[in-house]
Amino acid sequence: MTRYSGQSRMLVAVDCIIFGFDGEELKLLLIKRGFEPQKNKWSLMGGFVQADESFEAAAARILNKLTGLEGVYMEQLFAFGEPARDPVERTVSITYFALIDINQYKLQINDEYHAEWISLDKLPDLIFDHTEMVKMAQEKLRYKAAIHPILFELLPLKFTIPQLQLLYEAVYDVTFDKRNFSRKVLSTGLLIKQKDKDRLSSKRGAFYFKLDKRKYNAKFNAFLNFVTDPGNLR
Amino acid sequence: MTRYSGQSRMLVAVDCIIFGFDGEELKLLLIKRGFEPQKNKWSLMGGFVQADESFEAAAARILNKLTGLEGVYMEQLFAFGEPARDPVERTVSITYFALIDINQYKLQINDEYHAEWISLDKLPDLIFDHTEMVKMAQEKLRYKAAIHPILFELLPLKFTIPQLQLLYEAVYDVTFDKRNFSRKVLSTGLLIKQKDKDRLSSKRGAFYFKLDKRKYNAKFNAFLNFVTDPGNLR
DNA sequence: CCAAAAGTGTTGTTTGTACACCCATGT
DNA sequence: ACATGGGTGTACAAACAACACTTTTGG
Repeated sequence: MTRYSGQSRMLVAVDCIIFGFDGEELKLLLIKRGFEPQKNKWSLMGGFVQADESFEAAAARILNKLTGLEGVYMEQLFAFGEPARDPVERTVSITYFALIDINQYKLQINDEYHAEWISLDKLPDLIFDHTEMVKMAQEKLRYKAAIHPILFELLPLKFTIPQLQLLYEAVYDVTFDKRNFSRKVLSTGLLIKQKDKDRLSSKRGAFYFKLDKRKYNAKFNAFLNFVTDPGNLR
Repeated sequence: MTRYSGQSRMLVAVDCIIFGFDGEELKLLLIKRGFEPQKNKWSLMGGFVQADESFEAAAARILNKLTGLEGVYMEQLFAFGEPARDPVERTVSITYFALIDINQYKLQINDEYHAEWISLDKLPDLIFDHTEMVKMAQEKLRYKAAIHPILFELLPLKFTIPQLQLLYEAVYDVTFDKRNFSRKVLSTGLLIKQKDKDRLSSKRGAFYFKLDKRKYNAKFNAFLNFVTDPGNLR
């Protein structure tokens, strides 16, 4: 037996929802689509999965082509497959969302794709079902970040607690009491205080912290006790 | 433009991880694969996505073909796409997990597929990457059920609190204190006490409860402790 | 010396956990 | 009358939320 007979085959694409945080707002890295249909419309960065390529490899390749980055946090979001989602021909899209430190990719915008960081509050219309993808990614980010310490992926290696708080406030569009916030974050034991301070955003300066990678990996599934015990209903 | 050129097209399948609960154990509905390769090996129920069919429609069709049921709780789990996951030719699998009331499909096992309910503790080897799919589904079920009241989908319309507790204990493989469990469950306000009792499993009999559908829907996405959502009913 | 952001402590409230007894009924 | 599972109450511990003042330093 060499093939399954009588079945239709489809194109499979990967699209990347790429988040960044500039210290004030959550942003998405979008491109201007380079080919028809919908050429020059805003779009997620994407590409077709090659014959011999896994989804993860395709997603990493596509992200790397745009940003030059490797080892970025990525996670499969959802498979979109409405028959008519791409008007040209049936194309399935496996979406991945990525969290990157915006400082690692800020200026060297790849001219080939006319990429830009665009605030989530001011999203333009996107092609096809990409707006839906973004919306789902944002929901998943909120959902997941409430339980797992993934937002650190959006920050530089060294960051301050006020920066971290601004990030959480941007993600959830709320404000937190700084005393409670810092106590809660420090109580996880995931942060290692540095000797130096960030002196840019205040006169007094705020101490830098680094993630404790070991505890990060160990605690990934039990961060802020947002899921307490498995028997926790409600 | 009628097609994208120079790209490879792939088969797209849907595989269903179907959970049921018999009052004691969590079970999966598995079939014996009816065609080569791996004919007669244990497998998830699956099928190819048709040219004109969405993933959800395909999943519902496949589940219905096996069980005859409609309106079942289903949720996309993950897209599996390793290039060699199916040795015949490249096939992408979009997996769905389903939660069904086992009593609605207990005896009328569809002979065509040689389906059986098999305890998760005694899983046989499955074809291809289906074991990995099951493992991921079980993790997701635990994860999600800790936050959302989805396990009710595994119970009949009327159920008792001891039954519900047995279900949670089976899902998480732990035991709970019945006093704390019942207080916690009742405090959600999701349960409506019925006038009649289940008299099968004890002499005294246990009151039946029904889900309050309205609150269920309202609360489904209101998750916990982080952003104290004003709309979050307690 | 003062504006602006960092940092820290206490208290009351809520939620969670551990634990023991009485109840209703079929046999 | 007793064995079996159903149902409830209480007390202690942990987590959370609300809230105000002092510190540092660049201008």
